[in-house]
Amino acid sequence: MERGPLIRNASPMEPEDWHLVRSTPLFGRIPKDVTARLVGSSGPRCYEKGALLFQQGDPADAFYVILEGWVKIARLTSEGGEAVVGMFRRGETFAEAAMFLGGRYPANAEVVAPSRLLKIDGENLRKSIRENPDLALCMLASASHHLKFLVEQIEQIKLLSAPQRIADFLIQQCRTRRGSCVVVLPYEKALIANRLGMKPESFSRAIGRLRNLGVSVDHEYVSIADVSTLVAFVEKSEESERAR
Amino acid sequence: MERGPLIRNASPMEPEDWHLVRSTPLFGRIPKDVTARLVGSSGPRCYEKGALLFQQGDPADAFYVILEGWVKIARLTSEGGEAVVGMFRRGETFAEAAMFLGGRYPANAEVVAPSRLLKIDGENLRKSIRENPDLALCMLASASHHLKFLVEQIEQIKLLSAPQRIADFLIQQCRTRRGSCVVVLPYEKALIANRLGMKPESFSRAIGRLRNLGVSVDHEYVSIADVSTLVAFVEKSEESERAR
DNA sequence: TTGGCAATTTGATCCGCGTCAAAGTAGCGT
DNA sequence: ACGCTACTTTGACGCGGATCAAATTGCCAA
Repeated sequence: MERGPLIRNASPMEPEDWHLVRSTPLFGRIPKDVTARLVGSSGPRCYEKGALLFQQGDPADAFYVILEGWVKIARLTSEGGEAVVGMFRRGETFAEAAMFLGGRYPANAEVVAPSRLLKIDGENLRKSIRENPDLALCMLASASHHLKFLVEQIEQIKLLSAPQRIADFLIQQCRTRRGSCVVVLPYEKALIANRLGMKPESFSRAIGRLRNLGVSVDHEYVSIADVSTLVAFVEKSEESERAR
Repeated sequence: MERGPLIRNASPMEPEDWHLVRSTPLFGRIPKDVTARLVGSSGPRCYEKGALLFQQGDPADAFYVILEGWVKIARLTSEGGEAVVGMFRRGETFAEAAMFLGGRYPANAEVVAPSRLLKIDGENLRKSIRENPDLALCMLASASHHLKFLVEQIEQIKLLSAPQRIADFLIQQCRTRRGSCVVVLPYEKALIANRLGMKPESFSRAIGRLRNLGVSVDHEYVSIADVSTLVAFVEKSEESERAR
């Protein structure tokens, strides 16, 4: 079913893999033996950058847990336009919602960094839910999480300027909400740009305009003089004048 | 808990109400007695336009079925900006996913037309899920449905122009995909505009530019000469020149 | 080191949409 | 019919981000 090149099959689950799986909202409160049954016989698989996990229109018969790497979810239009709908990383699950539609994936999934993924079979899962309904409650919580994320993303695109969206993104990357901080951009700038709903050129210019808010960029390292300045900048659109 | 003015409380469930409830994806495949238990003792309630069902940040302890009317889901920012995130109508359910966030609603819910709503208690629901796991599968499917919708909305805002978004909206309103058609705008134009991520002025101008694609507007009635023309217009952004 | 390639930056220009303002309209109660 | 109000439309104008193009940088392999 996989289309992309596959580096290695069926490596065994390491202890830290189990730990990671149990840290996801989906499996966090599920008994370990149930989780093990869901993962099933097929272990994690390795993929290299560029691998396509599924394409929009494919039957949605599984979802994934990322043990390592990055996966991009995007929709393609007939003219070749692409809209990145989500970026998922180590410790996150994706496509679990699509699976329950009983139908087809609404978007493409592409590996954008060397990754190790766990594939969870849908039929298997449905059977397990009938045996352990609490599993369903955890999964519902997970779906809600994504829903909230999407709602926030819509809000962002609709009412924040490009520099504000970048500032918001940076804030999310660093743990703290005040003081200085250096964040490492998690993936290519063009990808971040797309995810924030803008072109790479606009991203470059916009992050440049954050300089007088104490943001300086050196390749993938972004140092922030005071995170609270950025927070204030995102909150109040009037302050956007300061960035000019 | 309701903030808005309430016209009438606890009217009885009519037979057609039951039919409507059972037509929702959530309750469609659920045994009738389970549904009845969920609906519980509290019957439908009537609300008038402007009533607030809940606000973002409120504890999410219930979701709703719309028996009649329209409900707007929107996020507010600190400066008073508003982003409409969803519009729900007769026969639809909303906030069922948010309920599982383990806490709070991520957005506001406002009645925008005289409505009759069924409120489903969250605690009650969780209990029922444990008894009937198939209910969970239905809810997961339903949540997924909303997720897909939001994903599509993000795509729309990101890569469609204002006239294209309106065209897409009109296509969704009429059943057919080709031939002529007259659609009745379901609610105020300003609301549609917000839902499509634009200002009322832009909506007015943009729908005007669809005239040479065979779209004419008379108050809330929009007649479309050939729906397939609009479909083509949304598909190919190159054709946007034709609308100028 | 050199050449080539991909990612990023910078510059110039264009156009869509937002903003502000004003002029229609329809609906509605008096 | 009148005037009030809310909604919609139209106009003028400016800004933000897209687009096209070219320069720059970093990276890797020959």
